[in-house]
Amino acid sequence: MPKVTKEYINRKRSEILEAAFTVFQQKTLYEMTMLDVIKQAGLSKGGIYRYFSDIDDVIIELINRETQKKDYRGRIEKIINNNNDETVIEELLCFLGRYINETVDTLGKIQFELTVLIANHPDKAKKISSRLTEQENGQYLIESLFQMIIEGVNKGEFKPETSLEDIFSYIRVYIEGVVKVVVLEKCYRDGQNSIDPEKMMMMLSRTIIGMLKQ
Amino acid sequence: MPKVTKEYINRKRSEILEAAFTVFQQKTLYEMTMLDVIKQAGLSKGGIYRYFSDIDDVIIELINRETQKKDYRGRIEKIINNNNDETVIEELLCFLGRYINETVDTLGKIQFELTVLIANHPDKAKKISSRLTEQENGQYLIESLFQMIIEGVNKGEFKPETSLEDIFSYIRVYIEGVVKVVVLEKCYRDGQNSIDPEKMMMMLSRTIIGMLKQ
Amino acid sequence: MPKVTKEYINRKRSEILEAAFTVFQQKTLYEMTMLDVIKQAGLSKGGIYRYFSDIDDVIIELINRETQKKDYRGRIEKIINNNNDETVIEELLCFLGRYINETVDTLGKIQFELTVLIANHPDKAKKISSRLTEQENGQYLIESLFQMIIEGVNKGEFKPETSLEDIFSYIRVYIEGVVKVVVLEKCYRDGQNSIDPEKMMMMLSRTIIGMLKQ
Amino acid sequence: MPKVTKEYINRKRSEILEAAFTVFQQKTLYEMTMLDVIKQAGLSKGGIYRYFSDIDDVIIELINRETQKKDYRGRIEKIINNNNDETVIEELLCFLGRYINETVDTLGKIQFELTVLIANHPDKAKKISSRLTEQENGQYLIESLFQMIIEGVNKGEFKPETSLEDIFSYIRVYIEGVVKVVVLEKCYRDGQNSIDPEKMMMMLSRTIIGMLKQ
DNA sequence: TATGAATGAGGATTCATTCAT
DNA sequence: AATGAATGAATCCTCATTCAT
Repeated sequence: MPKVTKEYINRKRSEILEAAFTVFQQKTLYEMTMLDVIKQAGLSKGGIYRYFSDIDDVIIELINRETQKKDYRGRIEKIINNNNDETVIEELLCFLGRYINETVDTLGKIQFELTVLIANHPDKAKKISSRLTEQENGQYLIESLFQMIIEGVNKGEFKPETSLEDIFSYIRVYIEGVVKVVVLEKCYRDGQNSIDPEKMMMMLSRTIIGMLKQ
Repeated sequence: MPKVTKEYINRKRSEILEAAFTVFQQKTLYEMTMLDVIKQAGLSKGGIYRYFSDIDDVIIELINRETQKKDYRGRIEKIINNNNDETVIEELLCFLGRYINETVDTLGKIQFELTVLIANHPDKAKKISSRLTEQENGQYLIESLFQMIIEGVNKGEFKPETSLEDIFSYIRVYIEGVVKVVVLEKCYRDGQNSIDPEKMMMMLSRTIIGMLKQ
Repeated sequence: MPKVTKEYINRKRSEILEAAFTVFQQKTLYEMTMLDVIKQAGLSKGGIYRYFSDIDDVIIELINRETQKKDYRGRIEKIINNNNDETVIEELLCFLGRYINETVDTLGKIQFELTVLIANHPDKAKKISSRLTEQENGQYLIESLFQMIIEGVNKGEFKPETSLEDIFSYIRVYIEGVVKVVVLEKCYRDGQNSIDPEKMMMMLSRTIIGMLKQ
Repeated sequence: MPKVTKEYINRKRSEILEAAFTVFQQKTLYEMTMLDVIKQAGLSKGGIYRYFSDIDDVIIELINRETQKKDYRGRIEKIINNNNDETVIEELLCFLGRYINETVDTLGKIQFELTVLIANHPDKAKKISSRLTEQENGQYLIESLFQMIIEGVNKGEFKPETSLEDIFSYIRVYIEGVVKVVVLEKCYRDGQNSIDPEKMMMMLSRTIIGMLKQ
């Protein structure tokens, strides 16, 4: 029988991830080194390798943990259920704005830097993506939103002139832009908040409804 | 080799930048090392230091060169002069779409990674920014666009209900999003072109005109 | 290797210093490089940095070690206690002669080259000086000698016509000369011993006593 | 026929040596690099090699030039001729004191650093020594002094109890000490003149006469 | 299991010297 | 004769990772 319980291992992994998170607040994902984590965690140099095979492993788990931490799925579903097709778009995007605002330091920064990391290491990309356990709430929200719109169209409530595909692209692109700008402003520059994600999302909401309602 | 013409030096620098560019196509700006460039350029280890003092120097010149290569300023001005306030927005954004499409591989990737580089190294940021000679065409176009809109408002042709500040933020955010998504798709993934920047810009154009014209 | 005893570390450091010493016998203090020591010690390139942060660190410890190795302080004090004012000068200087003779290869060479190193690098000078733990025996002896002379004068046993300051300068200068000449002969030339430091010190002794006794 | 006159070559060499001298005032002999001299002289990198084969060559010529510049030989001879055996020792050493004082910045520094240079590179030692054209005045003075003493002994004016060999060693050692201390104080430290070479030589003079006269 | 010593690859940079022009 | 570009050896240093204990 193993001397060390599953519990022990999990606790240890958790401690290491906590340390990794601290490092992440001072460095970018792709600048983080094993040594950084080791030092922060107060581990021995070789010790970490029993829990994580390399820095990517640490990063993946870090992302998974942070993603799981904030589970807004319930709230998203509540919004969807409590609104009709007309107001749900506004409510969802408004919620997304708040969500971005709240999680920019963690998920926003992660998403942004993960993009960079993946972008430059196609080999790592697969490895990483395949091991992300949870869909990020934002992604979930967007998927839901798209679903709502499709249903609205099917029900005849929306009669967009533009193709849905293009509208979806529009939404995606805009949201990517908001996240990028907010991350840059909040995480890297000196906190000069020139952009309010909630307001930005409200504006998007109006545009989209305009597109759908004609 | 003896006294050598200015031309020779320039050619050599140019060759090195060419090599650096090749490296840049396989790595990020912040992953590029002197050694990468040396190897790619087929130089001796010490040789490069006659032309560039360090990797930042290489990067700066690389950016400047790529920026200068594509000078669309004349065309931007032509668009501005040949259009009335109504059509200029559409024309400019349409042109921006084409511009993004044409320059993602270089300027897009550079802009994207430079953001990251600067974001994470405030010390380098100053050094680099201060030596960038040209304003990037996209920035120039956007500034011009904003100027046109302000003039349109002053002339009473546009009567936006939303504040100009918010509209500008909307535009900026959207464009950032387009660039980001296109860069990711074209530069890092396997060329699956799901998004057409020109079409995306056309959509933005319609939205903006809607906001301004009420 | 795992957790290792303090002893192991000390032994390792000691081995490295031993290697550094071997290098020192073939090079000057200021010509010694990390690589020299690494090669001589049979270490891997990165390995040495666990024990010494840079070459200065090595040099400092080397000096401290060599200085501590030869602790004649007890013998110096015995000489002082077992002699009257008259004979102590002769005994001390005679001992200094022997001391110089015995330690030229190490302390003499070190002292000589340290002088050069410090003289030319005021920045390093502070760093190094501040970490030298022991006063070199020779310095200690000289200080003691001066003290004896001062006491002899106070007790009225010595009545020098020349000022003490000048006599001390005379002694200092002469000893510097002896060290220099002996170091040059023993360490750098092919061992042609034309000068015997003991005899030279005996001569100094007679001169000094002459100056003091009038 | 050569396009370039002997004169031209000499002038050029002279200019280079002038530059080397400037460098020497800021660095030690053994720290001087070809590049230092090249930069100071405003030469092209390869150009210097037509005039000097390497840095040692430069150094040797620099020393020769500086040695020749100060030719006190005449004055030394005048002292010898104008004094009897008794006063000549005092006069010569007194003059040596002044000489050291005057030339410490150049010849003193050179002598000191040459010692170090030679000391550590026995291979260079021969090469250098064999090419020094002039005996340095100090050496000449000392040789003359020894000659005077020998003659004085032969004439029966001096009756030393100590062997001449030892007395000569004593003198040599003392003078080496004075030069060393003065160079260190004047050239490397902040000019705190605690030692006056003339006074130190006067003291030596008295000692020596004491040894010879009994 | 844990430790941390050891390894060695990788990157930056400087400088003496050669040699084509 | 002069130039200065090119070379490559030498040095310093950091880090991920392995593995003996």
